[in-house]
Amino acid sequence: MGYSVGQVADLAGVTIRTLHHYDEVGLLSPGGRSAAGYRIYEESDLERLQRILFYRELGFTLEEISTIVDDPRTDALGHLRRQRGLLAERIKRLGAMVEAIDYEMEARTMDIRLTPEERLEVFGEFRPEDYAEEAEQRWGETESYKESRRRVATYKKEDWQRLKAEEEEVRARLAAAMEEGLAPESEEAMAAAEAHRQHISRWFYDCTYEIHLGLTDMYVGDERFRSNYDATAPGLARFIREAAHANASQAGTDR
Amino acid sequence: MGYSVGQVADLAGVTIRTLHHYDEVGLLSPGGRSAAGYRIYEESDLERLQRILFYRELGFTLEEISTIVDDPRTDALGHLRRQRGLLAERIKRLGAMVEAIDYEMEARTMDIRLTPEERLEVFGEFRPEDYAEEAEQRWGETESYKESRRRVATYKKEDWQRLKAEEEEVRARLAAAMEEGLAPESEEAMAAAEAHRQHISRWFYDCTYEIHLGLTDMYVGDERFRSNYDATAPGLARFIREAAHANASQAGTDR
DNA sequence: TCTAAAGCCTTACGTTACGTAAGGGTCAAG
DNA sequence: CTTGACCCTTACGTAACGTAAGGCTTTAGA
Repeated sequence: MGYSVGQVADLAGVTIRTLHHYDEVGLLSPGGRSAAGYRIYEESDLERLQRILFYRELGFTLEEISTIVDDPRTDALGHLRRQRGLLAERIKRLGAMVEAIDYEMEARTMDIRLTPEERLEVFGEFRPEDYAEEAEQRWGETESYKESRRRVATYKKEDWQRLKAEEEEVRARLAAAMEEGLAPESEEAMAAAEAHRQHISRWFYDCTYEIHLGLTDMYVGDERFRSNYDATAPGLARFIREAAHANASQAGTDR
Repeated sequence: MGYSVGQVADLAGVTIRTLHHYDEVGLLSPGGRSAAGYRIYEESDLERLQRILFYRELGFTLEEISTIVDDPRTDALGHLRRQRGLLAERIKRLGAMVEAIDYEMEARTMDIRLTPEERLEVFGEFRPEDYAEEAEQRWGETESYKESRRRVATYKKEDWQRLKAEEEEVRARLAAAMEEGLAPESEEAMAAAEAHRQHISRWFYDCTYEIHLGLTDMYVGDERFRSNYDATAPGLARFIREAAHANASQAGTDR
């Protein structure tokens, strides 16, 4: 036999009031009532509820949801497919936001001031395409990030100074290697690139080799980052990038 | 000169009314007013707005947001770190939902009926840990999925029958290989595993090698899937899994 | 068998985060 | 100097529940 409101509420993680509301507006009416008027939900009701909650989580209004779940052209499999597609879009958007944050963190390290236009860009239009490929590489590290976040949880102003000092040190080390005429593939350059990667990991987030590649690619691709590095020494942005690539592929091969 | 409401609204992708509202409740009051009483937003206001929108997107109430953004203990970098952490959690949750969908799609192919409890589980408690590692592998394919979805957009009941027939064929092929005493690493077994992977890709979503590994791992790990396969031939679940692994590592090495 | 806690009912007003006019100034361009 | 685009405040409307209030029902235990 069926489920009571309270049971359904517990199962689905919603309040009783919510179920009452869905009944009121006709979005989800229980299959039957007991003699005393208690709502009795059947399996099919729960199936419907699951769909409702799914679409709700994705930000649809109840009105939209009712047209979606009542659409006779969409069967169970169709719903699953649609839901999967919507989730993919949503994840993509959040990935773009992570991107934007990483970007700003980096900009901050180097005293590059972002204009409000740039900072608000991610909210403006929905252009999921833009960040797609690059973002994809980075979502992988959301897991390990949490741990690294705990490590760097509590530093303030003086730490900020040390951060800056360390960044300049790393940068100087790379510049020195370049000005000595060393190749990006040289031991010194790769070691400096590795120091750079660890610098990011220590102060910001767990910077994997893959992320490091994306980051240094940006140093070259983004005008402002490039000019900032090239101000220290012309060609430095590209040098860092290549050293990072060499370092990553070495790390990739010798395990 | 600063920005007018309309300009800010356009930049941030919100309505003017929203900005008025934020002004009303004291969440975001523009830095100044013109002689005629027009709101004039400064850069710092836009920075604040960006934070507000960020936390809003993540589901905080305006009240919560005002305590978050006004917290004097949190500086700019602190916000970035926090935002990144929140995004990571959110992505993890969506990943769990994708997991649940894939799981149900698979169950459906094999006529395994899920109980409502199982189907609602993902909404019940927030246990992001559970799905974490496995989900992580799968998010990667959100990109390619969209394309594959277009391909398989419009099939119905008779297709469903063909799907079932094809699934049984693939399964029979694997069972045959196993009963002939062939190793999972044999050409035949790997070819059958590859056929299985392509079957999933054709009917459901773009099944990469990595996803295929996760899927076949589940065939062994999940009681109901395992017993379903083992009903065809004892040990088949494990055989499929190993053939899939062999197939994936071969595909990985010969490019 | 009685009772108290736990669960359910309906009715109804409150709340959040805006949407949607209405009525009326402001400003740059033609 | 007027017209269209933009801004103001005031105020009621709405969606999706939250939060009682007042009153039956059911069930575990004395």
